[in-house]
Amino acid sequence: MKDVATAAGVALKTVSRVVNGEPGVHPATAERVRAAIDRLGYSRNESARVLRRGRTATIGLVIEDVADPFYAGLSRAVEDVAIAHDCLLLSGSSGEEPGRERELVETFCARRVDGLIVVPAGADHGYLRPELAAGTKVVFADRPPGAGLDADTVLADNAGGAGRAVRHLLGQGHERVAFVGDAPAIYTAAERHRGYRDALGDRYDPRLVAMRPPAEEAMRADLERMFALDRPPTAIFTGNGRCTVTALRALAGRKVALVGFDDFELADLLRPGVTVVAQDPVWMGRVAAELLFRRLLGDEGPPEHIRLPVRLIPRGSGELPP
Amino acid sequence: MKDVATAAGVALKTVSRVVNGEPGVHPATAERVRAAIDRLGYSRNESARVLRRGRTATIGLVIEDVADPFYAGLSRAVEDVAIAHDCLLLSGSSGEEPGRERELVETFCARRVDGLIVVPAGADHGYLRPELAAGTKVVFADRPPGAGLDADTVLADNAGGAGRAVRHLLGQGHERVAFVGDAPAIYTAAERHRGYRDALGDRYDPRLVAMRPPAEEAMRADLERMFALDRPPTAIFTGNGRCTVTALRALAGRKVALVGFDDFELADLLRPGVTVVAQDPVWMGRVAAELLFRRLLGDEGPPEHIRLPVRLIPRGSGELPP
DNA sequence: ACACGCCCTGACAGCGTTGTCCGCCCCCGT
DNA sequence: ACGGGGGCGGACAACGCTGTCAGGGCGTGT
Repeated sequence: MKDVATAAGVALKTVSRVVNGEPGVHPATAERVRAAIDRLGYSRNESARVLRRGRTATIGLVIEDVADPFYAGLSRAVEDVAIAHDCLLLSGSSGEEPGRERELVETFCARRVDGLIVVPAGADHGYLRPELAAGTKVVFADRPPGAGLDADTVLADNAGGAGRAVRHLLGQGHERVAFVGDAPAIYTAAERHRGYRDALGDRYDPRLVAMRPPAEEAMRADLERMFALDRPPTAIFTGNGRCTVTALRALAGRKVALVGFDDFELADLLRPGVTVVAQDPVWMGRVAAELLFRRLLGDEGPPEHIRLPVRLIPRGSGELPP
Repeated sequence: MKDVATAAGVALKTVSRVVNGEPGVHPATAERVRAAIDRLGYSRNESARVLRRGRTATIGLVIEDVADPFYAGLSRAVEDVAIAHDCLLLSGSSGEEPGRERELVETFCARRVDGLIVVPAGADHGYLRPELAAGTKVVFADRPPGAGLDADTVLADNAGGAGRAVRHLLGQGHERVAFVGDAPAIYTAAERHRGYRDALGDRYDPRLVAMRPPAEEAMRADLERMFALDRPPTAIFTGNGRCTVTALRALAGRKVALVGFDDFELADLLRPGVTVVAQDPVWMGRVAAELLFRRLLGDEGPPEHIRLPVRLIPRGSGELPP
């Protein structure tokens, strides 16, 4: 910038004014400055600007895995909202490891992101207190923060959606509905299991429940065990997109009704089409990001807890008779 | 940091030394400093550090759309390599708009990213020359930069893979193989078309070619037009994952052989399974990122042009007879 | 006991920008 | 012709950190 000033024969500050479109610069001077900028290929150093102004115009996003379609959609939505607010996005995948989540959050904070959107992997977010106290705004998406922290959250109606799925299957005459979900330590998995159990009432049978990270072999074994029971399941409710896909592979054509939580591409092209309880990752991302920017713009209201509805999409697999 | 120094009763510089693990600090002093840091919840301001040191430990990634599984996979791979080098990732989606691509690149450069990985949307990258001259390292992935810029590139064997797909279909006895690809302005679409044409030789018939952004209705019309020909196609080669999925919908069960470029989840669960020419987005991301970090670590060799092989995965749809 | 050297600590400048404040010049009104 | 005010341009400090260099205290060798 100093070079530009010299080249244009003006003071440093005048260049700064031109670059920032501040008023009070003679058009001819401004033109001369712009010419010098072009000639020298100058571009403002944002780091210095950030240091001086205190705002980074950057938000951080911590998700579980960008490669997962659900988080990819959420990611894109957050990015779009950020761009609309002239903000850049630093993102990182926690890979479901609490340590990694914390590292990412702390690194983002050290870079002084203006705000954070976090899909928690861990259950303890006490480490965030100093940051929150320092004014960093944080919105939790998809899962709430660990106990004791009352912060903005945007969640899907997990238990409600699970109940909806189970009642849909019961409505088709199924008496034995299994649940195949992710590890119970994961909030969404636990919530969906709760919704499942509540909807079943006294028809709930723990032998029809399998909860673990979705891997084909393990799931196949779980399913075999269930099908070997006296009264085997005639329908399955799967707890998330990955579980649904893994279950479809593990079932290998076995005739059984199925409703999955999470929509996924091609669900309509399979035969039968896969009935799902769909949540909208793009919507979730947008809502979380918009809430964050409201906070950044000064909204100091009490923490909000937004619950996004889900919807059942019948496509065939959930309408198979017992 | 000043506060920490005051609290610990030491000089600013000593705190700096402790924070950076520099030698030459008495253990007891270091301990006192660390205690003060904890007490005050201090975390180093990276912006100031960057300003002083000139390295941001951040790389930028410009892709077409994070929500596309191909780029999501690439994205995750780049992120993993970046993390391994203690770097953070700024990412943005160009949405196939050259203007947006340029904006993102320039914004990233203004933030002084150490390096960039770009999936070009535009055809002219002259605007990058000043940045390259300023020492920013850039690696192009998936598509090469516009003419006249010789830079590091990591591409898939697009034409080769397309030829492979077409020869596979010809080998099954098909004489009339259609091509349904994305807009010809997109490098990968053009290359795959080239591979398709070359493999067909004098069997090439422009009436069997449809190239445009994949949308179900338009594609259905294109296909209908082809099927209404005297000698309709008995096989289709689709130019990318999106085209494959759209074509599967548009075909609506019509019995025709199909090979798609790009693998996608559930391709094996459809009936028939979808034969694809698979490229590996994770591999591409990793290779591009590793090349970038080699450059950042001082490798000044001539630009590299890496071409990743693809592989044909037969699953049924490409083995249907004419 | 003295000088020398080592280990630790601290003062200071400067990275590139922006906010504040000051001063110049010119135009206008009286 | 002179004074005032507005429109421009410029000097300076500060943002938080790190690299350089200098200094102080203590142990060691002679």
